[in-house]
Amino acid sequence: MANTGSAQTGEYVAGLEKGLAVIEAFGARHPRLTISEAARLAELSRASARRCLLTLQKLGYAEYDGRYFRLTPRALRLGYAYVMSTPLPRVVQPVLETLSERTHESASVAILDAAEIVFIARSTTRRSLSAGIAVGTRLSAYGTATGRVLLSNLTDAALRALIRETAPTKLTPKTVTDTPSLLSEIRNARTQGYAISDEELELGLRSIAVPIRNAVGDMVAAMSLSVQTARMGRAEMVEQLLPALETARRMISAML
Amino acid sequence: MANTGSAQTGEYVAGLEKGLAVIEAFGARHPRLTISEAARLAELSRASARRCLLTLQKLGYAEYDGRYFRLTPRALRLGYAYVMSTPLPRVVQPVLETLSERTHESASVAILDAAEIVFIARSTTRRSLSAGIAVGTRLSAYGTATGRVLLSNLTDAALRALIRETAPTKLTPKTVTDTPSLLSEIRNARTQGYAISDEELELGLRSIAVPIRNAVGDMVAAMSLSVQTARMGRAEMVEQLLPALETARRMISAML
DNA sequence: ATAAAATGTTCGCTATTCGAACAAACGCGG
DNA sequence: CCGCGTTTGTTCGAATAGCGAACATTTTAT
Repeated sequence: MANTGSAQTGEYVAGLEKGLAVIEAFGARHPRLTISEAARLAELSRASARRCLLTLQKLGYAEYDGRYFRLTPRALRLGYAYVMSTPLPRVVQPVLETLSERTHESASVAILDAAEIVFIARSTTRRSLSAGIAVGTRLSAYGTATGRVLLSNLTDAALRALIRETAPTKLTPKTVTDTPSLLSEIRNARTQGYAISDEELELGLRSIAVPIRNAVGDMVAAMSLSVQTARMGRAEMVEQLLPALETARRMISAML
Repeated sequence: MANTGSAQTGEYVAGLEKGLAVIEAFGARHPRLTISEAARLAELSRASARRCLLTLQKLGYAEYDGRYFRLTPRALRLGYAYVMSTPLPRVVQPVLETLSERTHESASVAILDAAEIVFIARSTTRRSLSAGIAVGTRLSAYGTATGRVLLSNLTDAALRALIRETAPTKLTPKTVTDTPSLLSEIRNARTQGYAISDEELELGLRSIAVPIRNAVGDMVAAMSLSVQTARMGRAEMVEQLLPALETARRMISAML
């Protein structure tokens, strides 16, 4: 088989690549997979997919009922190997709770993974909008305040490539999707230090986000507050919520 | 190399096993790893560990600074392949928020992974104890109410084996660690449908948990409320919080 | 500065993993 | 219900990916 991953022979494990592709084939649309389905989604031969699935089953990451494979909770260890190796979720959680309680709005922290943001911590109050967003939820970066902040950390060249690959579509009639406007929004985030998404993700939802930086100044996450548009205007949100976010992010940066 | 995982040849991918062992070697104690450290923790040769780490780097799951490897946010996809393939976190989050707000206590849902519980959803109020527990946090099952509920789903034989392997130690002076007492607590959870941990995980912390079952009656998670011992006695907790938990778990079961 | 220990890298060899071919199961039309 | 085509799952001879012992390099200790 062709050596797909390394310029030099002997520095790559093709079976690992295939197995990880099979794991990633599982998801909301595919909570369970047959051998053929896994092969198709992971772009492997059925024989390869079968060996990977049987290996995952032997190791306890998947279970098999004779036809379908499902991932088991042990698979959480793989994702949480990352989470556990960074202090961020534990550090930010209490700060988010304070922030959410004080502002009476939903507070979140997310990181960038390719063209998506992934929520790693969240706090809501009873009156605030949960919107079914839980830790682990992924959203396209381009339509969210958080995503724009995170994307502002990329070079323009990387941004252009990502936008091209993503081919943004309108999530609401207000979603900005054309490249020059998106680049402009992201550049604004870069210069003013915060970003806003105004009903671009969901009608009635307005968000503001700021970057979270570590001790050496690298952006490691973004933190946001979200409000219902009926409760707060855009200017008010900047005036009232941005200071709270900046206080919170200073607390967090001090702990990283 | 010995075929370690399958009775028949040709049904196992040793490289996948090794790569997953390397991923799991990362964690709170090991946020970054050298080739030798990864080899030692994953019980592999340095050459094997090196190939796995380079493969993870090529695929975007890890980064390398010339000496140390670190996992990247892409590794989250592996854990969330499981989370995304089960609706539980999204379903329970709003219910937990209501439960937490109504009872003024911390509410959590966790699942069992071997001898540990993993928190998959959580809600706290300002007045409640956060205790640094975020989604993804793992605790030994034996010392927690949630763990006892989840363990009650195992057979006595499986329980004995697990307790033997775990070799429970006292987390506080009140932690139950001897096997007959532990088995008794877990059997109580089985018969009465709830479990309590009374300052066994942490002095000053008292918890009560109930099982969450799916439509066919299989236990899929456990949900708990935690209080400060100064605020509520054990009997009061059963009287006041158990009904709220049972209402919440019926709501959840109706959605699964 | 030197030696020992630890860590990282190489490459000949062989056992693992490949996928084409075959076997088994399923679905559909008559 | 049967036959045929399609889809899915399994096998095994062959090719090569991945192995680890040996070596190279770096780090640590004296």
